[in-house]
This record gives sequence, C-alpha cells and structure tokens, in this order.
Amino acid sequence: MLRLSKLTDYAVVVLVRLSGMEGVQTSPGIAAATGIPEPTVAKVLKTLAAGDLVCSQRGAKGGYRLNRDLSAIPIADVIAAIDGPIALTACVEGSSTGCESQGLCPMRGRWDPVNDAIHKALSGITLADMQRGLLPAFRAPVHQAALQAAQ
Amino acid sequence: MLRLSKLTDYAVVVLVRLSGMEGVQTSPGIAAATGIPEPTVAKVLKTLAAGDLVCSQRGAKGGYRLNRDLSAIPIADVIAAIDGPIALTACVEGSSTGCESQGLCPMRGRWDPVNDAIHKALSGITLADMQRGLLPAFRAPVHQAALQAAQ
DNA sequence: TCAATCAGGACTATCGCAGTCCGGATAACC
DNA sequence: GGTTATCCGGACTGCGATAGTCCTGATTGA
Repeated sequence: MLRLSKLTDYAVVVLVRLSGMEGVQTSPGIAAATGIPEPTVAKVLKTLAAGDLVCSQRGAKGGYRLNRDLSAIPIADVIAAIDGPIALTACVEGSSTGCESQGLCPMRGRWDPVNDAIHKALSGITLADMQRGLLPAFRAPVHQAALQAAQ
Repeated sequence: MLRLSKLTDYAVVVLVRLSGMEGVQTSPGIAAATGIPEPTVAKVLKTLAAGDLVCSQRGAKGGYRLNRDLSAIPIADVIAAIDGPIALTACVEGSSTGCESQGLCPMRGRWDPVNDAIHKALSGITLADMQRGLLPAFRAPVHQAALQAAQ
C-alpha cells in the first residue's frame, strides 16, 4: 500500500479546522477540537508553516491562520509540505548519484511518467473537494467541551 | 515523499527482464542479469506469482514466465501485488473499525476521491510505457558475464 | 535416484516515522 | 518592565514496517 504518513492525514484535518474559524487559532485549541494530541498538532502546524500553507503569529494571542482558501490548496501541496516532494522511489530523482547497479538497472528514470501522473492527480484535488460531501454532523465540532476548549 | 517499496521497483525490473527472453527463466539467472541479489529476486518472483502476474514452473528446468504482455500490466497491478491494495492511509478503508477519534475526525472517508485519482493514474500506465524510451544501451543486458549467467 | 528449482515460511537488522519534550525567541498584556 | 502565552527549532526515543536472508519441504526432469 502506498503509505501516506499519518502526519499528512492530521494536516488535512488541521487545515480544515483552521478554515472553519475566524482569526488565528492556537495549537492547544486545535488539538482540543480535533482530538489530536497537542504536541503532534504543534508539529504539524510548524511543518505547514514552513511550507507556506499557514502563517503564524507569535506571542500572546498568537496562533495560526490559513494562507489561502481550502479551494486553493491541492492535496499535493499538503503532501509535499509534510512528506517532501512527491516521488515514488529514491531511485528516481533525476540528479541523484545513481543506484548501485547503475549500468544494469534497466529502469533508470522510467518512474518519471508515473510520478507525473500521480502528481497531476493529486494536484487536481483540493481540500475543498475533500471537505465537500461531509456529513453535516461532522462539519461542525461535535463535543461542546471541545468547542469551548477551542476558544 | 510517497514511499514506494524497493521491492516494487525490483519487481518492475524483473518483469521487464522476463519479457525480454523466451521460455522460462530462473531466479538466479534473473538475479545475475539484473544485479539484484538472488534471494531478493526469488522473493519478488514468489510475490508476483501469488499476484498472478507471472506463472511458475517447478522442478528442474523450471522457472518463471510472464502471464501477460508488458502492455497489459498496469503499474497499479504491480504495486498491488507487492505492496497490497493501493490506498493512502489506514484511516481510509470503508469498513475499518474506525479511528480513535471517530466522532471528532472530520475527514472520515474523505480520502476516497484521492485514492481513486491515484488508482486511475496508476492504472493508465503500463510496464510497456515505462519501458518505452529506454536508452538502447539499457535495453539489452550490458555485461556479457551477466548475459551468460542468465543462460 | 539425483539435481535443480520453486513454495512457504521464519527470522533479523535496519530504517523511517510517530510522538514527545525542551530551551529559546517573540509578542501582548498588566 | 515583568509576566504570560505562544510559536520556533531542534533533539530524542520507541515502535513498526521493510529489506534482505535463510531454511526446510515439495515438485519435476534427467
């Protein structure tokens, strides 16, 4: 199975949550609202900030805010931010130093079309697409306690 | 980066190699021709046989043979045979017992369109497509020693 | 009968990821 | 100016999956 890191899954949840609220939100708040452990949320947000998907404000009353609308964030960007560039194997990158069996390997660079196809597929789906069709019950946070904690 | 197992990479190499020769071929022969360690080749071939991509003949003068032409093998099949069904996270499968934060998780099942897109992309590329465009030098085995060993 | 080969599994070591934590910097508030 | 809340960047650890090897048994041809 093509393993996508759990962190990326969390990232999607966090980003969707960010989009649902006005103003900045703190890591603890998002953690409470999503049920994801706080340190993990913090890690995800830091990574997303490094990838320019969210912007951060430090200090008291600080927090995170979406940089663009969900509909402007293809899932490919999220994956790239968390997991690094989208490519299927180490053997693939064009300028790599080459695998051990250079001369023998009949597949050098042949994964490129596959990577391109995947990249195109992932670039065509935005977070808004993933959000669409959610059950209304899941659209808003469910636990009142979580809601209040999020404030 | 979307990690594809190395075994899958090997599988592609092995399958292409299988397509280039008449009759059955043995694991040691393919190992010598590709430069992949013999036990690993054997493992890959066994897995591919389980996935019906190749068929095996036991006993002396036995070996492996392609079940279909390269152009009839989408890369998705190879990945599925080696890595299991193509899906991005454990949180995804429809009938799973659900993740811990069931009620809270706002993304339940939302990866499905992404998985579908990836599956389509991978189903549209065959091994023949990957083989196409290979440098002639890489098309045939390069080492005479390897060639003879393959016999 | 013997040799070559696949079948199926067990086994180990290595690697990456998940998740946590800490010291520091920054900014608002009192 | 001090205090508090928050982000920043990194280090660290444990777990799990993968890679890779090996062994025993079954099958087949000579």
